[in-house]
Amino acid sequence: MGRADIVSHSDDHPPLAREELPDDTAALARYLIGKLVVRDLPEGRVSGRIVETEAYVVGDAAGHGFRGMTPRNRSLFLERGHAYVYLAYGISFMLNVSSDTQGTGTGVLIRALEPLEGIAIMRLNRGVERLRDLARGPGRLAAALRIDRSLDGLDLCREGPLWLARDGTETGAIGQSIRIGISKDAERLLRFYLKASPFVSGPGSLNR
DNA sequence: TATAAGATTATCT
DNA sequence: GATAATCTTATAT
Repeated sequence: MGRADIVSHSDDHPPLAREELPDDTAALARYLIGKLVVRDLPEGRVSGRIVETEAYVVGDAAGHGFRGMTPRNRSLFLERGHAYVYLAYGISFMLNVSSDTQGTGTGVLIRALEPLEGIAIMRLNRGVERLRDLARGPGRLAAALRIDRSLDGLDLCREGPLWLARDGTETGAIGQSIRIGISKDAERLLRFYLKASPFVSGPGSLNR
């Protein structure tokens, strides 16, 4: 309490400007490593540092936009910096950032966060205690931040219920690998992760 | 209308 | 390491 009640919300984490987001989808996926995802909930603010992403690019058979726009994936075709949220395996919501120009069905999947603010809220949302398990994995981070389809299409370059922001700290070395959990176009090196982070899911993470 | 696949996770051995 | 859970979506019939 105390300080958190005094600090102005709007000045804490100014949103990333759309103009600073790289046009190229793979470049955006790399750029987002070390940035913040901020979620405002009725109980308070939840945020985390992005430590793992995947790019789904033009001509990518693994991408949801590959076969054109559908009712589910239409947000992928928005101008870069918008949320595309979908339900995977009937279980887990996935948070993506739309990329490239309007009309291009590409985006970046946010795969893992290092929890920063609102960790008590994340624990309640997830039903687990272990810090490392709160947001390690795309479905887990969506649950921790209570992200669902109601946020689909949201502009992440504006402060609101969910947005992207800069972090003051330095970003460490970034690793690159094949993507996780796909079968088509599986050989492309479009996964990016913070090498030094124990909050990365899959290969590359520490303390496994 | 039917069917198979899916950008996952939790739980088991 | 293997598998069940769970349900929406896309595609075919």
